[in-house]
Amino acid sequence: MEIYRTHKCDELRTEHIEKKVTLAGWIHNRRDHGGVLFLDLRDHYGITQIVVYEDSGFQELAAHLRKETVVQFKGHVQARESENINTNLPTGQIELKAESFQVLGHCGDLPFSVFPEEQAPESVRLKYRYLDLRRSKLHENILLRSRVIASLRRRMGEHGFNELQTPILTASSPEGARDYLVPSRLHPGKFYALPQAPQQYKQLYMMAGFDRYFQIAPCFRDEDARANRSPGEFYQLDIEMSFATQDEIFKILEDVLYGVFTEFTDWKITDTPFPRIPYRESMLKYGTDKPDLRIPLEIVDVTDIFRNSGFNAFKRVIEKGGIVRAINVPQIAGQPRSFFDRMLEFAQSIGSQGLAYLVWNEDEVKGPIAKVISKDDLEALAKAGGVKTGDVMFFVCNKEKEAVQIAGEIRARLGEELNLIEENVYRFCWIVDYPMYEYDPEQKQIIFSHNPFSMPQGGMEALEDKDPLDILAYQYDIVCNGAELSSGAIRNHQPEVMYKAFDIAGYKPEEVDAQFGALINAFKLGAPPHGGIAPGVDRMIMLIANEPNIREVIAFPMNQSAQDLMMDAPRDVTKKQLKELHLKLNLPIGTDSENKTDQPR
RNA sequence: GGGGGCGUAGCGAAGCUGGUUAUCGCGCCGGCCUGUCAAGCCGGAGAUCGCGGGUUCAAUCCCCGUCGCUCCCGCCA
Repeated sequence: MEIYRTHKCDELRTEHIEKKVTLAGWIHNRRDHGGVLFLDLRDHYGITQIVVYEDSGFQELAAHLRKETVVQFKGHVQARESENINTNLPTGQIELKAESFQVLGHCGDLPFSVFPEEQAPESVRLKYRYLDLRRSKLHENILLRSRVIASLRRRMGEHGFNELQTPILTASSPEGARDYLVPSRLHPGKFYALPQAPQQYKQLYMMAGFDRYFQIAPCFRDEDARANRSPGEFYQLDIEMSFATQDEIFKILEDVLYGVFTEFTDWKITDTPFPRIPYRESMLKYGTDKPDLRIPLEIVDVTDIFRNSGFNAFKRVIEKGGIVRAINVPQIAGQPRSFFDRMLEFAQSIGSQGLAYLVWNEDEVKGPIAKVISKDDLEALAKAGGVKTGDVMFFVCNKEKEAVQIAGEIRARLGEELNLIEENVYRFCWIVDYPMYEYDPEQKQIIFSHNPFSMPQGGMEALEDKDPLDILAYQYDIVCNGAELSSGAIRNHQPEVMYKAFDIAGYKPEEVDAQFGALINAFKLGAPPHGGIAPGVDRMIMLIANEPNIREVIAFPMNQSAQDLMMDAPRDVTKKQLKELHLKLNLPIGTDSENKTDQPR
């Protein structure tokens, strides 16, 4: 069989002039001047200009090659006149004088242009994803993804981690997200589940003595999508290590992340060690456990100042157990009224009654609530928030949980509105000391606030002696520019501590045995202390590629409703398939399915 | 499950306090053109204005419903 090409479309340079070569690729663009025809031939590697003259004998035919047709050209490389050099192309010094051509793949009507500048509806892009993936931006993103993953593998290897596989068909677990279930043919009525994460398996690798595990692990969760959350499946850099302290895990991940981000971007990156912010401090200062540290604003608590102030609206809320949080914004006293109106409107849209503020002008403090606040209180507020002349302080007063969240969202909004977000920088931080438990008012029950496998700080003694709501866990998150990259924990590897921890959350030992039997049994047969973390690979690449949507870094993503528009998944299966799996459908009314006749009437 | 935004030729847009033959650019088809590189110029085809209903003499435009996509809340490590 004859070879398809001698060179790739980014390879030819002046030293190839007068060589006979063969290129193959897609017709990217066409410029027909009548006497001379130019074709841009594109492949994965680049673009080379093909020139077709009248004396070629096939100029007419070549002029009608449609865009995106796959064509092979043979001919001699020739130099371009100096005025015809295209400095935008690496191959712009030369061109291929076509002497023969052959169509390798025809192209019909395109649903959208492959030119990157042309917009197209996302549903159409998803249906014809292979076309979309030809476009330079998405093509580059997927290549970046490949390089980032290769770099992660190399770096993990250098730290002594072994890449180990875990099963895809496993057992459903009661904690966490909704599972994707897979019916069993051999065991009627029983189901496998796709792993939400290889959590138990990676811990079991530690029981098995492998010491340091990692995997680029697929994770499956049947939850609704977001711009930064792909429905159905995503990938984690899943890590677990034995005999590790929290600080040792941090050091390794800081090294890997700092290295990868440095390798693939020019942006400034937080120096290691990354700042460690206790959960409670983060909730106070930033109103969230995933703070965007690019925004130079901090929240302070001013409940005590308002407790006895003349401002009755706040006073009443405080008497009922509410709190007041304040955000001081430097040097925006000159903002127009419309700005404050916009902020008020935003505050109301997220559930705040209002948005009080004080403006520190040269001579006096102004604002809707200025009159009812005493001079002493104003001074106390200024001190609490580090206020200088020209600053504006905003106030949120509400029940604690709401006030924290609203203040956090207002802080973020102020950052956007006032263009305060630091540019071209990755601000990393660790959030540490998560509470082990929280109170669930609905179930009227103490529940695990995060992963039930985390080790409580203080161990058994803390579980026995402390108020459960005061117990902290060796549980941590890593956050970058307001995006949660991952959470992790030092695990609870002692069976008696495990039973006790579950007991506080209302689980009997038998229930623990039934639901986490494999793990708890393993803990009884010689378990090393261990811990880990699992940063989201897709989110990491989103950050590196500076893409606002996770689908832009996934080759074949599903849409927001968890459908693959290209493959038409999910879709109906045959009655025969259902029968083999011992399944009968019981569909909601109005569902369109070929198998709806299976429904009982 | 709930809330917001969008939906006009294959694609991107304009139009609409209700009234014309629904406009423009890209692409597609045909033609002209020997140095372009998102080539240019001339011509042509291509639209049940997402779908259904209502108000009206008259609806792309107003109202109601519905479907699709998307962003957010709920949910989610």
